[in-house]
Amino acid sequence: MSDLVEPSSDEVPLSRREQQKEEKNKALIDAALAVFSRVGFAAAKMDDVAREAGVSKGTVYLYFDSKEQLFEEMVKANMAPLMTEIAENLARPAISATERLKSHMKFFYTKILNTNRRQIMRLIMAEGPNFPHLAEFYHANVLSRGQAVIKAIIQQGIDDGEFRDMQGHGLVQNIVAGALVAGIWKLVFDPFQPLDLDAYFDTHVDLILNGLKA
Amino acid sequence: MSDLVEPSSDEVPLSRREQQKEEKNKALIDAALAVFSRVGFAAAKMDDVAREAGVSKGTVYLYFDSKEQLFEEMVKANMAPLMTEIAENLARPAISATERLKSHMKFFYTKILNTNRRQIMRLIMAEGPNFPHLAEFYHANVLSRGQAVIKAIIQQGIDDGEFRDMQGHGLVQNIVAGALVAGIWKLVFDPFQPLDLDAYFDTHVDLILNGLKA
DNA sequence: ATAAAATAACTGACTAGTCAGTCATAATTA
DNA sequence: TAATTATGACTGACTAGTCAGTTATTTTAT
Repeated sequence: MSDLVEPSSDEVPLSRREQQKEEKNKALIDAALAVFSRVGFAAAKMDDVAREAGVSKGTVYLYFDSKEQLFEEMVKANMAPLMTEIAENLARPAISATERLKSHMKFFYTKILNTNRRQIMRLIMAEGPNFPHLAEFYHANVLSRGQAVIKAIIQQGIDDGEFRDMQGHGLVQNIVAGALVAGIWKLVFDPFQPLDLDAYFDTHVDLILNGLKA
Repeated sequence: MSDLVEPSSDEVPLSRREQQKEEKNKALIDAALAVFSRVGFAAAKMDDVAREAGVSKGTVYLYFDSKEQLFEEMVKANMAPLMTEIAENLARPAISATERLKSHMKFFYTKILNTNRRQIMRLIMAEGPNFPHLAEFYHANVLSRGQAVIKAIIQQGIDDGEFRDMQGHGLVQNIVAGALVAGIWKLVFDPFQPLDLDAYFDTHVDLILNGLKA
């Protein structure tokens, strides 16, 4: 729940040790993402995370207190960079709401669905109920920010007469839903019925923009 | 992958033993749903399933070969009754495509999202990658059937001039997406931002129908 | 510079506990 | 009584987390 804003590292030149420490931390986070994504939280072995990071198991516990903490930190570390980008999307040059919505959706597809962050998305859904902390963090820092952006865009669209005045409950979730489902589909059902993300994106945008149109 | 069609039980009067056996089987399936839903596959204990079914652990193994088999049978048992209902929705009286789509979506909300089957939906997403069998089964028996129904409805709508001619890749997934997201939201984020399913449903229908409208 | 001392990072064998699956025994039913 | 069904103590494989000892880096003293 803590350090989303780094101490804005004023370039204190890192000693070799500090450097290695940072690298190892990163390696562990990456390994954790890989292992947790592969098998889920409960089935993931700390030994595997260690091996994948090129480190012994004991070392993992020098960096993280427990398996749970490692999991949470992994999610946070992967989501943090995203959040500043979302914030930037709120303050945007004056293009039409339609274009803004398209571009924001594109952002979603390229920055989440097409990266291994979609694994995190899946993990949140899978493990969320067992990690209320994490679900809350994700909601507060990713979802509600994303919602704010989209709400602002919709309001602009309504004001400009581009969109009809929809204020339905859960409108934002409905707008984004197609993207979430694409992410899940890729991870679970793609082997049985492959999904072309680019074409899917076009359908999604088409359907939603038409649904909103005044 | 087996018995979706029950031996169409032609009312052979069951002996007491057979009756108890069926009851216990049901109890075990129910208990399994409860336990797996609560903690996921890996963290679920067979002992807990047994206790919840009012039975000892050994007994579970008289009914199911392994934890994995129990999991798969649980999913199948819960989904089977649904599939006949979906089939019925394919052969429907001649009402407008709009009404048919609405009613099919309502079906989805009432028969899945509002019941504890949504837990199964979540489990499939969570455990799917570790159970390719199951993901395939679910895709073949639930998803592709559901898709067929919706595709038929859309085609009717296009033919009748109610819907515009959209043939986009992943159109069906986009149409249903809002519902899936509602289910997940309820399970994961409801404590932080509650979702009113009825109001949400209205938004969903409104947005999609408008998006499809000719 | 160089060596010695201090500190920090790392290792992997070990502990303490967990849990899927088994099986000898007991209870029920026919 | 015989056959079937149920029990729960037991086993053995497995793993999160620990910690005494090792290795690498940095600091201090010469």
